[in-house]
Amino acid sequence: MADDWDLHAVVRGCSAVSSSATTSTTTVFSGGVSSHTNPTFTVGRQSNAVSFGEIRDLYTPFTQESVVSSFSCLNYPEEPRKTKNQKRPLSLSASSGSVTSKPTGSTTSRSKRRKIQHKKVCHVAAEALNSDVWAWRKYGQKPIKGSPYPRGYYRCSTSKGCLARKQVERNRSDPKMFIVTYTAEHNHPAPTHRNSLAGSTRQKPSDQPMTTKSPTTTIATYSSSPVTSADEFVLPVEDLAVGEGLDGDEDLLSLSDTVVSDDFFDGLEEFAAGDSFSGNSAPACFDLSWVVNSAATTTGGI
DNA sequence: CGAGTTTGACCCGCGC
DNA sequence: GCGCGGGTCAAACTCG
Repeated sequence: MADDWDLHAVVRGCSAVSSSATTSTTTVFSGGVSSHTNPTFTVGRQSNAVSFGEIRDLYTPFTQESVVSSFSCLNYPEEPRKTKNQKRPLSLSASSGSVTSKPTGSTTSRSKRRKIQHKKVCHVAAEALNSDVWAWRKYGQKPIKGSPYPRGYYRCSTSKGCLARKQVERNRSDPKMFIVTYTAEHNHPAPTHRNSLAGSTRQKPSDQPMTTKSPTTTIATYSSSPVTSADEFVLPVEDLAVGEGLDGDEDLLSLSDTVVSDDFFDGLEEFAAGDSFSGNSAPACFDLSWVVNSAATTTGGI
């Protein structure tokens, strides 16, 4: 690999992200702006709860056009993926449609995948990438033509049948920013605790032979993420500056920057509707607890 | 031993 | 029809 910075850690981050995380999101749904906007749930309110505002900030972007700054996510139309051939059974060529099911369990097939995918593209700051309640498992990485940075491919490992996928690519024009593309949605609730699959990501020694880390800049690692090969997520110190001092509340901030399921949003909306932010009656439905818990789990390991 | 990462190969959509 | 480029798979490897 030409590049060294590794994406996976980026994806699965764990902590952090300060509210200052710069993220830009623009949501477009099938050529239109998604209507999934919840005015109530916008920035503005200074949450009472500790770092709640930050939490909100983190999630808000996904609720679409939130105000929060510049988090831009684009949704592309999608259709159910067709199943075509699944794995290249090395044996039978892709000729006939004799396909069997993919081992991965996903009904998705590679065919047409490119065309019909529902994607959500988000530009997030490196710091923002650190938060994610979902567990992502990297299944590939490829150098992208025209980009000095490789693109990492991740799929949700929380649930085996989950089709959620994520692609992380560093913004070529702004290395500090990452382009995260989400595909499909989680078909399961966000983990209250990171399951074994999620939290067992090992950490590789920084001198891992395979990955060559950025040679030039001083790099620091998001060691706060035991969950993933955090050390792979090397960032220039400057980037980390933001995360400095996060140790204290990183647990609380460990939120997901990934696509949040509708259920989740529903919960949020209810939550917001109840003016919960300003109040203190956090409805049980909105499992903020899992957010926190997962965060703790994430950062604290299993 | 289980789970995640790495990495090369394979497959397919798309543009020419 | 061909080639390119992107997305996915799975074997091999690493780590706890």
